[in-house]
Amino acid sequence: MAKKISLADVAASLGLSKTVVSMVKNGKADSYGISKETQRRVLERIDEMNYRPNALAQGFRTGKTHTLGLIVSDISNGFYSRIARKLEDLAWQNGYNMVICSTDEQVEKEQKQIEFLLDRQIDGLIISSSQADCNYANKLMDAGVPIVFIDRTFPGLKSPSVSVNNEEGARLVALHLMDQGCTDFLVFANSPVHMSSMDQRIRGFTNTILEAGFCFPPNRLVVVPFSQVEETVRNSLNDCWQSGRMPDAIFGLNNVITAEVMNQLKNRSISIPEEIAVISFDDMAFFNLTQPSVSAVGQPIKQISETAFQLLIQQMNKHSTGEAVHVQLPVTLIARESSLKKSS
Amino acid sequence: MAKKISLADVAASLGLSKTVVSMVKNGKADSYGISKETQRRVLERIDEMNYRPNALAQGFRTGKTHTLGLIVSDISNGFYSRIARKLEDLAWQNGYNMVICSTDEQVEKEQKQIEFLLDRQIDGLIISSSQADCNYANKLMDAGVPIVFIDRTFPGLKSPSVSVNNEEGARLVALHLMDQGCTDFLVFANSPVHMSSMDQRIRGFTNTILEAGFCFPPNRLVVVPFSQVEETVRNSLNDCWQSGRMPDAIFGLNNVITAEVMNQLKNRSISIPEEIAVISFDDMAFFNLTQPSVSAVGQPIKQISETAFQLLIQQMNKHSTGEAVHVQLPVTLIARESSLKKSS
DNA sequence: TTGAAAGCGCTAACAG
DNA sequence: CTGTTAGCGCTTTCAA
Repeated sequence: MAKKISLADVAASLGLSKTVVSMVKNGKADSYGISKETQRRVLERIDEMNYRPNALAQGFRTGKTHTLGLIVSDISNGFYSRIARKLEDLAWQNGYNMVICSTDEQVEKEQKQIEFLLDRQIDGLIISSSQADCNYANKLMDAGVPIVFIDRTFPGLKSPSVSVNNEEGARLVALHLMDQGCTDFLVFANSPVHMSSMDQRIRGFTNTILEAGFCFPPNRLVVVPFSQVEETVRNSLNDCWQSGRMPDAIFGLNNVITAEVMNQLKNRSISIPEEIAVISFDDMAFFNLTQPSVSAVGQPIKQISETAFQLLIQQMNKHSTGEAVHVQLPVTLIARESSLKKSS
Repeated sequence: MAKKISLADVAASLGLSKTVVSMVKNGKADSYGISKETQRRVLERIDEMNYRPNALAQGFRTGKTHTLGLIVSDISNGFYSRIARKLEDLAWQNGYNMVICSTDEQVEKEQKQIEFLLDRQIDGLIISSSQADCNYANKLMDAGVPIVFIDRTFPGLKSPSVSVNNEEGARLVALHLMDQGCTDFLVFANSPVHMSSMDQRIRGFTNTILEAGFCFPPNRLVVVPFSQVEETVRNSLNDCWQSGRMPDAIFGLNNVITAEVMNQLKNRSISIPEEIAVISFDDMAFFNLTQPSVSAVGQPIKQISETAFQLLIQQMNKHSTGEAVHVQLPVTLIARESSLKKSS
């Protein structure tokens, strides 16, 4: 590797001190009263020598790395990859890089990743956490780590969070399905169900149908382990089949699960929505391409990302973080073919 | 922020020198002959004080950051997000973090991102580059940056690369479509077409049909700008319609474009494959869920990622990089409903 | 078996 | 207007 040029090299080649070069480079020349002529010479030489500051040394010295961390359960999940993309754009526009980590919903892995990132002195962290409560989260907050929680939040959380109105979204789904004449519901949640997103979706849905006088026995809520989506959905449908009680509506609590449900119903030649209506939390572009197209609760990806980024920047700027803001964004029900039993 | 504990703090609290603590921490205690007793005390205290080394300082000192860079055109594209996920896993298993950047196929942005990453002293780089030739790439190689090119490669490239047999994949598509009785082909490539992936797919396809005696006028190759997929596809289909010459087969050269083609044909109520057969380069899970299901050339994501990672590690270990390896992995044609005109 | 000290490249008081 | 200097936290040579 061709020896890297350091600030000292530039300074030496000009017969100036590192200070001057540093100041010029960082745009502080004027405020320190460096002569225009010197500035010009320095800038010119920096260019000539193709000098690039060592960001590591800079970060080491200043404590700022201009790097942000993003932790999600799975970056290959379309929902998170779209959020990641939005955040990455915002970060880039603001001179930041983004380190992305996938947890597979494993609490331990998540903690290790957080520590790993903190060791690297990242300036801030955006996280979709799988933790069971806010203890660990609040420890981070107390330690002064700028952090924003997305997608999932916790009661008692001291850090800001951005999530959507899961309960309302699930309520809309319940109302919609009942409106379509459905009476026997099967819900697939992804584990761990202690996550606020899941918990709220489950509650919003069950409360609504219970209030309407329908029953919802425990075995109608299937918890799908992160890495066993296919098996779990298959077994569950088999169970229903064997017990002679297929549902007339299935609610998939995230896009991956719903896609798998569609896949398996298709394999079994079960007609959707006639025999079973299907609806998803999380909308995906391809839900519009399937046959039938898949109804879904859409989340405002752009807003989620922008809000989270803004909240993070705020925290990074002023150390004094007062009351934590908990933003809850609205969702929209997109009724497509998979849930429309009646031609309305 | 509670004051961070440094190595010096640990050393001081034990009345030992930083040297000893450092050695123990890094597992070099035995080879330096530190007594077992001291080792125990140090380890214990490190734990007690909850000491975490500052990775920035470490990296600054050693030149190793244990961070890798990944540059792709768009992390929210399922193809790249799956590769990213695989690479991230491999990185994590080996004690590395991964910084991900999206270029939107913009050469300038790509170069800036590379420089940004190099400034940060990343240990290695995996890149799906949009460059027109290998000049810039080889400069990096000459500068000693461990780097592996994926997805796209260049003639004359000095760095290792991992790509797939695009030409063969496209040839299979051509043969398949002709076998289905198609005679009038429309190809959507994404720009810039100088990219090896696009170039090879185009060549593989056109050569095969030309050899078979079909013609392929220039206007049957539509170049789709990265950020104008929808408009371009729409306009192109409109043109065909108006000129009274709709194709009987469409080949989408990546998954995003093909999805959009499916979407628009569906909107126009054109029957697939009867009126127009559709096939894609890049397979996606949801291609199996659409109606009709979408035929595609599948790429071995896992192998691509693993090979690239391995090649990168190799480079990072031994500075002497001899001949560059150019791995070309096989692809498979997955014929689904969208391209099967004959019931075979 | 352990310690002292130099130095990675940079920034920021402080001095002139 | 510009230079000197100290030091961020860590590793590593050399010395004891």
